[in-house]
Amino acid sequence: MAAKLARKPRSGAQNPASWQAQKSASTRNQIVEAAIKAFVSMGYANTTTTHIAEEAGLSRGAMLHHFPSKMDIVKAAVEYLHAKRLAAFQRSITELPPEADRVKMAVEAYWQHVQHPMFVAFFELSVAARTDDDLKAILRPAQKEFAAAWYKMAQDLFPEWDGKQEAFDLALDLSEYIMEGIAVSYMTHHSPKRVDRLLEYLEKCLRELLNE
Amino acid sequence: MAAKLARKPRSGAQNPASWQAQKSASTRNQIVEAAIKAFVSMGYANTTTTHIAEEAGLSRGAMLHHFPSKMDIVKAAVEYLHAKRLAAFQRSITELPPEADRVKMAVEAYWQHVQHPMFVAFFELSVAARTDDDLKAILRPAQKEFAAAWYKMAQDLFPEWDGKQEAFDLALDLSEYIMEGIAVSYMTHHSPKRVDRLLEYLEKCLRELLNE
DNA sequence: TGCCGGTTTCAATCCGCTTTGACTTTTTTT
DNA sequence: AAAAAAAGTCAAAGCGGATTGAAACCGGCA
Repeated sequence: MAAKLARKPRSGAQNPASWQAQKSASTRNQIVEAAIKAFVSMGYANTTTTHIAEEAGLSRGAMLHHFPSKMDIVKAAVEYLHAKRLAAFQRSITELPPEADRVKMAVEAYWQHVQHPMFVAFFELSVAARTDDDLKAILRPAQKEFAAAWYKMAQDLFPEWDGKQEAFDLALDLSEYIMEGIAVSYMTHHSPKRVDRLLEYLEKCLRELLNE
Repeated sequence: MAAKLARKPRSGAQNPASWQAQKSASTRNQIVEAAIKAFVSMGYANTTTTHIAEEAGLSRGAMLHHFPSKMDIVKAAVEYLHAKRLAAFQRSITELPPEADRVKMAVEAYWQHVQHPMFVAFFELSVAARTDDDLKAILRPAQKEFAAAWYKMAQDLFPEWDGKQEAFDLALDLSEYIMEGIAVSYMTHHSPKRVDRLLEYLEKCLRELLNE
């Protein structure tokens, strides 16, 4: 991510104003990524601005210049996560060959997704938001938007379910809750149960729902 | 200490030592319940000893007499939760009439369970434990024990699945992850999707797994 | 080419607030 | 009167946020 473009005046090759803006944006990105990393590694509640600054390789004062308060960092992190999650999903789906076993692929893609650190970060924020109204106000819109985009993506991926709204919704809910339930269980209790068998079973259910 | 318990047969009918012990136990209970309530209402991370003391109706100093440190309260709370959850489960299952639709009842019982504040409290602790080794050390044994007891309870409730280990495990995993996935979703995103339909579908799956 | 005014970036320090747990005092019980 | 329980007090530590001042960088000008 934007590898260190510190001090490179470069005799006039660059647009003057945009160079600083670019560096600033790069720094902001570093900060946001450091924050997300901290959420994953030490939990949202234990993440201090000092930690984030250290992780980002900045001084606290420098960071406070880019983000006046902690909540500003969180807000940026939420937007960043939101964009990245959506993009990752889109990618893993649009890359599928049209003749692929889309049920299997979709299940695998989702499974990969909920195992990704970004999902852990979002989960940390979600849990914290339950008892933090400020955070909730930031997170809710992003969640809603994500859910809507996800739904639309699923519709595009499985156009043949177009006339079966009920079965489609059920299949989506089923997938979502099973996946997230396992993922959460993995994160917290860390009980690696018979996941493969369960995912296979989910696939079977989805196919049945499709063919009914 | 106080090697000699000079037994003074007081005119009162009460055992002298046990009375204080009883009062002390009652106070400890109040504190633990206040702590759990606080975990639910403001989250584990935001729960301070001051909050707990206020909720319990004690002074902080008084509380610190019963539990020297915060972790001691947490430890007691975990044990309390563990015992209560198991007991509640046991009750809701042993109360079933033998000719009842046990699949339906079991699903409903679990659904009730994951909606209970006690599950929320345990969830809060679980999430916090992911990034808190002290808490993890306290919570893990209780979780393991709970899982084992739950499994045994399910075996007793469905003896006819005795010879179908694989299907039985799959059914249990499926139930657990779906339920907890929905419950977590309820807590965090608060998206009351088509839960009833999903639970009905889960029932259908369980019956199929049974009859295969 | 090389120096200058203004702006952006960053480091260090300080302040106010909260939480914690040890310590001290008061009240109750036996 | 003695012991236990409860209540009150307090200092240390950690947090977030503000301030101050320095360093680096830009375009411009000789």
